Amino acid sequence: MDKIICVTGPTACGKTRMGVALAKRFGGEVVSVDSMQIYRGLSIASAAPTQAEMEGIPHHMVAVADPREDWSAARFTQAADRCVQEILARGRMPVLVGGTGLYLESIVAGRSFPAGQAGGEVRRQLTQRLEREGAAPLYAELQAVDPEAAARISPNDAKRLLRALEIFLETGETVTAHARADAQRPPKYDAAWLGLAYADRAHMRRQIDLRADAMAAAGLLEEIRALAALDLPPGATVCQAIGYKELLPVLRGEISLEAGLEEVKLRSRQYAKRQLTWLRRRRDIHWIFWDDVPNLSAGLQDATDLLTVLGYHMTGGQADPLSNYT
RNA sequence: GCCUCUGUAGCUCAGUUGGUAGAGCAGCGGACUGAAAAUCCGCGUGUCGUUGGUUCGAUUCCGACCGGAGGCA
Repeated sequence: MDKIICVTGPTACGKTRMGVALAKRFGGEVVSVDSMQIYRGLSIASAAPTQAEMEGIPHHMVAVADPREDWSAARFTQAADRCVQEILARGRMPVLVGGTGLYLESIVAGRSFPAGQAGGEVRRQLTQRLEREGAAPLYAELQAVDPEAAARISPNDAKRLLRALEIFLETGETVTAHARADAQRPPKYDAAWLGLAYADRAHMRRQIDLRADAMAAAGLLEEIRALAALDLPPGATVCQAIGYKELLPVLRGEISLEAGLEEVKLRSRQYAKRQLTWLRRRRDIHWIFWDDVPNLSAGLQDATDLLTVLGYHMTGGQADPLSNYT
């Protein structure tokens, strides 16, 4: 099984820098695993690595999609896995860096997402039925067909309710059965998971706030203005990005930029909390906790020690003095 | 100075015709297998401004005081 490295954690915890540093030490290339960094024109809001931050390390899956497109977990996993395979073929180490837990897990597990084409007929009909009849009859169907899924999914969770029914209607197999089969299959890669986080929530909050201010200084509002001018299809995935939906009212003159930024900070905080909830259930993540602010040199040392123990080999890491990082 | 309104959960407020109180937001926890920066679920004891009085019993009624808003001089 091929070894790969995964660097994850909530937003604004130093993943980008850690990823580059590890890629340098272990002869790697970075694969961004982030549902928003793939879109062009969203680099400030999604905190995508800049040319300077990449430090010459090849990065994949960053700004490769048109913002008018809608990507999915399935499509992302497929494309990202192709990058991983290519990196391995070059004899290099894939370093997966990102905070989208579902995507990261799916790549490592080699997950196959069941069923049909995006925007398929079945989905369309289900959506229509939901609008007309409400969730109750659809939920009753799910209960009949896949009681386990129904027990897990709230009737109010329209996305999951629809998807569960869609999978069954298109494949004849329930989500539950599919997920179970998936879980029994061994993972595709031998991944070393590194999680970066703050020991204290207050410190995380401060870094999130600081970064939002930095984004604003870097031209966040202009970036969103340009995106909004693109005439995005209604419900486009980029519109879900933190930064976009919060700053739209600013562009319309409804609220001040300060108020919009406060909203960005709030939503980022809540997002970070959800990321932590997702990540915490994985027992195989090696966490590195920051006392106050990210301390890359110390963290890199910990990470390197750990990876060495796990059988990862440095390649020219000696030519990469720690003094470059603080 | 006088009059009116107001002071209830971190914030905005509801409420109790007198039997010690509840929503939204925030916060915290959780779920998550083709929208995932999305979606959904769970968790509400707080000197009901302070202090006297009436009452079996007051956050609720009355008085005084303190803070806030407005009005009249």
